[in-house]
Amino acid sequence: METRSLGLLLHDATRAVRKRFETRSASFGLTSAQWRMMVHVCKTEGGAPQSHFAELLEIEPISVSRLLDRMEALGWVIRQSDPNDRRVRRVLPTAKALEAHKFIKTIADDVYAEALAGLPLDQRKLLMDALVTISANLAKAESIGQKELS
Amino acid sequence: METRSLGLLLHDATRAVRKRFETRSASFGLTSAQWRMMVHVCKTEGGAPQSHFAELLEIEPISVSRLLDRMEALGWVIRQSDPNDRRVRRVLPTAKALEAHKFIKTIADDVYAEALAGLPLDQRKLLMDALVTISANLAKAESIGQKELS
DNA sequence: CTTGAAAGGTAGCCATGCTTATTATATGTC
DNA sequence: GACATATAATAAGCATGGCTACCTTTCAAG
Repeated sequence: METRSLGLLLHDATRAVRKRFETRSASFGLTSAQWRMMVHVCKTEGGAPQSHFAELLEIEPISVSRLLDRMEALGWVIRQSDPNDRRVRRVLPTAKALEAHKFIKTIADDVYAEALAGLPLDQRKLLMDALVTISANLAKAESIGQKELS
Repeated sequence: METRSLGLLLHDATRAVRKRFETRSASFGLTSAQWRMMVHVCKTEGGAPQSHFAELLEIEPISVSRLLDRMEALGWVIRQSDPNDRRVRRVLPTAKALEAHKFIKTIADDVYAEALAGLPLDQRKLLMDALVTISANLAKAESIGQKELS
């Protein structure tokens, strides 16, 4: 009996969480990428440059730019130029975003509770730790590969 | 101290595995979606209709169609019409694909070993089981939501 | 002060995968 | 046999996110 590979299991579980979240939050019309962005934008008082969110979300600056284009068009964020550094466009949540944020957090917690149903607390902790280990192991492996090029 | 949420941890670990695989298999020029497809195509003797792979990969038929467009252009698969059912286009691996398949499997195993380094066997099993549980829990939750519409 | 590197942001192009809609073929029911 | 239904594949259009290339602005070294 062949077990499904780690890659497929991760892929499936991630997609299931994303899909479930999008179903539950359909009334807000948010995608999961927009939701991840919104969580960070709502946390930063006074706004932050787009590059800040690229680091937090670990995606490329251009992806942040495009994501914020759509979110600005949908009224979730505003972008204003920074008087101290004219390269920067500071990102701020709208009132609509701050309002929705409370509900979205509740939905996210619900989805995680649904996902982890039947798993004892100690196994939940082992799962989270294992996921962190995987990310760390592979990040290290990738960075070593970088060094070999020099 | 706030722990990162389950959704983010899954998202990160999945992306790390995908990225690492694409780095390691760069010489083949395969994306991880193409690799998943190729594994299944190489397993099916005598070929199979595209719809078969849509079920296996749990993606929409249209996504299979586009994916195979690119893989056919790159010489990984061929599609031939089925004499028994003229709606069907049977998908077959090329010799190049069968050859690469052996190496790709080794790379995948390597990546999984890298990812799970430092995790004892019992924790690996708990991780895999937990991922299956998550997918199953959320699939059940989604299907219940469907029923409520009737 | 000038010059060159670094940083913030964007444009074009591509891969993946979704939703909705369309075409062609098969198949079951009357 | 005729018609409704189901199935296989594709098309159009969108969101996400990657890569390379580019422009503007800042900042540090000389």
